Amino acid sequence: MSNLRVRFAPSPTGYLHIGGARTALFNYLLAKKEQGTFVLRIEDTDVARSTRESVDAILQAMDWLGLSCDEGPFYQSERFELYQEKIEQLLAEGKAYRCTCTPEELEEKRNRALAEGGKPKYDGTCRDRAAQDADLPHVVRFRFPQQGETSFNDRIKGVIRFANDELDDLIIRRTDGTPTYNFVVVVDDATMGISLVVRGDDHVNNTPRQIPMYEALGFPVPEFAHVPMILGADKSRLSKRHGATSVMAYRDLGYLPEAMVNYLVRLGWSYGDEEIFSMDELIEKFSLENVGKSAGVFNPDKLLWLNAHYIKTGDVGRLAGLLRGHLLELGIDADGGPVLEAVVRSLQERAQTLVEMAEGARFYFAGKIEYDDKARAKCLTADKKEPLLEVVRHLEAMRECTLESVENAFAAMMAATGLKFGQFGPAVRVALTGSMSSPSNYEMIAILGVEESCRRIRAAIEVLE
RNA sequence: GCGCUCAUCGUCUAGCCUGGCCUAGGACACCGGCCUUUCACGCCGGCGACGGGGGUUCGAAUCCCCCUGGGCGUACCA
Repeated sequence: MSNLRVRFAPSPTGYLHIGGARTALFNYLLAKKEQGTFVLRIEDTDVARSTRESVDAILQAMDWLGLSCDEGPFYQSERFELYQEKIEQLLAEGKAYRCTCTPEELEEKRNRALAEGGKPKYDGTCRDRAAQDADLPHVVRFRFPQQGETSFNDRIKGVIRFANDELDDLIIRRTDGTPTYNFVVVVDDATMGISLVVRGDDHVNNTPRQIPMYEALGFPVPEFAHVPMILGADKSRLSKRHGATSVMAYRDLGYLPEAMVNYLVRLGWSYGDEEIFSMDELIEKFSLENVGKSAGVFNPDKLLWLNAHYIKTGDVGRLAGLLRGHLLELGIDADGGPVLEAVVRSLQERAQTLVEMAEGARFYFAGKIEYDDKARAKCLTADKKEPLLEVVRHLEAMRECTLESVENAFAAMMAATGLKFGQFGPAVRVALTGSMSSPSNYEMIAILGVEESCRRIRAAIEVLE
């Protein structure tokens, strides 16, 4: 075990999205690589917006991606006592103060400052007033240093400095008594012993507000690594209108978790020219040094390509299990049909997602083939009757039905009759599947079996035009 | 507005720190060809970028400055 302690701290106000998943992944990889500890913390201080469903969705998504935590999940909503204690401590030490300005007054001051070209920060009305009556409605503000500067050496972005007079005394406890994000994140990261905070770029600006609080509380300041944002195709922040942003939506779309992990890690990180990484390789090769500084655009095409790669190379048994679920979604019960593993093998190289595979597998389980109009008109013509009957004859003469025996049967038929593939092949394909594109005839027949294959061919003969 | 930050093919990126090996490499997408019993897979090839302007230097994608553009923040959200 090393001393490295990292954490992923999502707020449960929705599903785990692409950006959050990547942050979680980076943290996970770092922890595994250094044999450190990966802590999961649920940031639910905003009681109104946090939901149990979101927590479950996030946990489920992390589980799907294989990002197991070593500690947690911890819930901030269960730690209010600790936060209260720390706030009282700051109050007692004069490092925080009660403020009775109303939201309306603040809003008004902000607007005025902005209109006059000034900074919309808190003007410090209550800062220097004598201690405010604790019985009056009030918030608690952290007394932020107004001189000097706050800086930190970001592990990804390098040194970042802020002039302290840019920041104001932020609210750490609301009127309703609940603590706010910027404060609890400090208390939690400190008390949970987090040594490296890896989080989204959007928190860079929060960092200089948090550092003085670590110091005021007497905590050591952790290291920070801010990972760049993920943008949509138009370079604006990734959102629903750019397509699915929920990680779990991709599972339902037929994506494999390893494809998602592989895609996510390469968005912002690279390792020479390598594109394909297993989780184990990532644990070995991932490092913050190779994380880029600039925001990246989410590219669904590349994710799709990776998914196709993992489907092509995936374990057939596992894929069959997953395919079963997707077939069910299409109303197809795989039981009683052809061996699913064989079905997967025949479709592995032609499906980019499991949903595509399920759709491509439809014909295997169809009782009655629905012919594509064009395919039927082109391939199921009257002159195919004799060739198709020959096919049936030769297939039924086989002793066993394997890929090899089917191939031999066709070879024998062609030798005996002089028929060329074009005279029966396309027709067989349409008879078997209803369409002009499919796995190879031989393979399909081997999978469907002689009886079913011949039944389909005979049915096609009935409808020749 | 102000603050922080980023900037290589359409996209993800290598190269940048330690200038010359860069007529800028790889991947996705796209286009063409090959393979082929269809569709795919695969293979081969093509298209395609250092945002602009100033410097520094014998030499800059690489160093410096300015401009422009993008992102983030500026909440009693996280």
